[in-house]
Amino acid sequence: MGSRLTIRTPADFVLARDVCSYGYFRLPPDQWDPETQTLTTIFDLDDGPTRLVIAEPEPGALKARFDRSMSRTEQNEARAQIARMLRLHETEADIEAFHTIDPRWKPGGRARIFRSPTLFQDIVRTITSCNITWPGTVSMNRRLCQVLGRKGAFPSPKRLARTRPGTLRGRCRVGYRDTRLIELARMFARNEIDEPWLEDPQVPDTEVYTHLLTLPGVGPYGASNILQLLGRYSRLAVDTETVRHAKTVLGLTGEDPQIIKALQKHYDQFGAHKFRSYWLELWTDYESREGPAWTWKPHPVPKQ
DNA sequence: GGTAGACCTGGACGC
DNA sequence: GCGTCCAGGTCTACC
Repeated sequence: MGSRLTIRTPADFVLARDVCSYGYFRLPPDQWDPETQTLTTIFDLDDGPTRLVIAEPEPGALKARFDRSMSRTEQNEARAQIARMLRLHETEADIEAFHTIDPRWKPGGRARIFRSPTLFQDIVRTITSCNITWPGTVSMNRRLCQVLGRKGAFPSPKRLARTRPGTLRGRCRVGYRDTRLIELARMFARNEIDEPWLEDPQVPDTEVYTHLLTLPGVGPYGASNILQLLGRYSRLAVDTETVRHAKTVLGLTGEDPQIIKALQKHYDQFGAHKFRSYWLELWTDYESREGPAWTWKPHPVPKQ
């Protein structure tokens, strides 16, 4: 008999909307089931990996069902990871502040952007989304979980830190990212990444951004994206999709550097929330073409 | 400070 | 089936 947890959520929280708000909800080991409207994932906890299913049978509370029993310590660990993924710490006041500056999202209640259960996983996912198309990102993350993760969980920093570059390159197909991912994992394994400092609201975003740029495999796009994953929305993560959005949706014209300048100016009106405004615009554009994200089927698993 | 080219994978395309 | 081309950010060398 596995453990079950009940997790209270802020009044404005909606599982389907708030999970299916960023591409990571489709990256292994995470999987959204559009039929049952549940999120399945695998956590690698102190006493080993566990598969869990998160459902929202009624507003205001989530039910998490695990495939094994867990100690009280592990239950607390799992609660913290679920809260991180779903950004449950963002209060109604936080959301209201965003909706005041950008009222377009108030009627639908959108604001929370899905992320990973750990910062390490968020950074690896960011690095594996750089310089590659989305199917490649999905493939790399699937292989990382299959090859290195315990029972399909996302690999821990310790496990990745002691992996050989040849294994990462040959079996996980991460290419030139191999040594950068291993070095990053070593930094986490040696506790050289000061997460409380990165999340401290007293620390300015620019300082955190400058620090993130020093991490292996992290450049301007990656650092900006990790900032938003840390809950700091004051900077745009500009990639080719951003430029495409600027041209096709916002109607900006000119050479790419000019477009990016105009884009930054356009989103200045949203101040500390500019990434959220940008991202929800982009996401809404995807949904206008593909349908609501909570109806999207999981990516098919390719035959080996 | 700005720029060019290498780094890899996987998909599209032509033969 | 094979070869070629291209897209995608980061990093380093060079000016």
